[in-house]
Amino acid sequence: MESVGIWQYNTLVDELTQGMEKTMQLRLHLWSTSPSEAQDLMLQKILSSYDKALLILGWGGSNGETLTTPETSVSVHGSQRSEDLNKNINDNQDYMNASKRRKMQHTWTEKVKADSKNGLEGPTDDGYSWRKYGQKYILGAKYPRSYYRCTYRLVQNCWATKQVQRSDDDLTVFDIIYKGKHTCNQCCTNTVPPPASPEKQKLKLIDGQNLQGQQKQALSLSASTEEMPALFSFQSTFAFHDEENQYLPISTLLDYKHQQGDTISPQLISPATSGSNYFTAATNVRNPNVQHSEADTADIISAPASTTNSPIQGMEFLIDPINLDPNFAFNMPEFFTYSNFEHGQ
DNA sequence: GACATTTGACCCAA
DNA sequence: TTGGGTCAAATGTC
Repeated sequence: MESVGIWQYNTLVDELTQGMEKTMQLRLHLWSTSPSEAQDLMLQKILSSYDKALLILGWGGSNGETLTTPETSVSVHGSQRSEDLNKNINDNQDYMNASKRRKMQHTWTEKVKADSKNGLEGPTDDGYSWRKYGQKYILGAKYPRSYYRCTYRLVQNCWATKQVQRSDDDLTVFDIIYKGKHTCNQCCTNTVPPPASPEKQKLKLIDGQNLQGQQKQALSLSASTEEMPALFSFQSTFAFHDEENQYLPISTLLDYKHQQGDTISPQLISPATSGSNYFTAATNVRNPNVQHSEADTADIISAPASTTNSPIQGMEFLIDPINLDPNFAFNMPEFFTYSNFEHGQ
């Protein structure tokens, strides 16, 4: 990236991003006019080209990475030698990009039950060091929302933040909205493992002792970037597996159930284990029109906070019930990337 | 003194 | 104009 100036680099990323957004808008618009397959295919290819270009630039493209990933923070802020020269520019850049950075931040939501130790004090430690920087009463909520940012924001330029809100219904449940990935090193020094981002999180245990009477419980995660809520969001659902006494990704659980001869509901196959949030499968587990497989998903808790914040609110893309081929490759990019549009609106 | 929390003010997108 | 998110000075804690 040395041959490309900071401004040129950012301008290039901006231009590509804008082009991508406009193309997506066009595609959305086209969908209201029943486009031909060829037209849609062409738009898919255009979007794919934009995405590849952003990836080549090391920006992360649709991976939903923030502008502060280790790779890009180096690129944006320049080398050590040029640091001083670029300081003023970077200050302005930081200021101007702050809003955009927040919008583009990778976001996911967790519902966490406070354990018996903490009681009503708050959710358990998630392994990261957070500094509270604000608290606010939100309209319609009984309890204030607390805002935390990474303690090492200034030292390591880590822009991860989280919002903690106590549930109105259950005092022991906290909705935690994580925004941005940690780029600090604290993950390597803490004994408690940090919360993995959804695309990496395969297993999540939350205080099993508090799940009495809830043999099948679920933790729902969702991730999105606000500017690209439909294409680049997904929900991964973790269900409590009573036979193994642990949480498993729904996909894993249903795989298991399928092997046991149980019915599989394809809507619930999550791409969470595909290793990338590039692929979208917004599974609306609460939709009454969707037939779920028995009790596996009956008690699923959904946390759609991030998607409701998106500019395209209420855009729930359902995967219609289909006869699932057990060998179908759900991790096929072509399937997940744009399939949601075919079921939207 | 260093660091964390509190809280009113401010900013900005819708 | 409003509400959510952030800032930053004041205050608290170790």
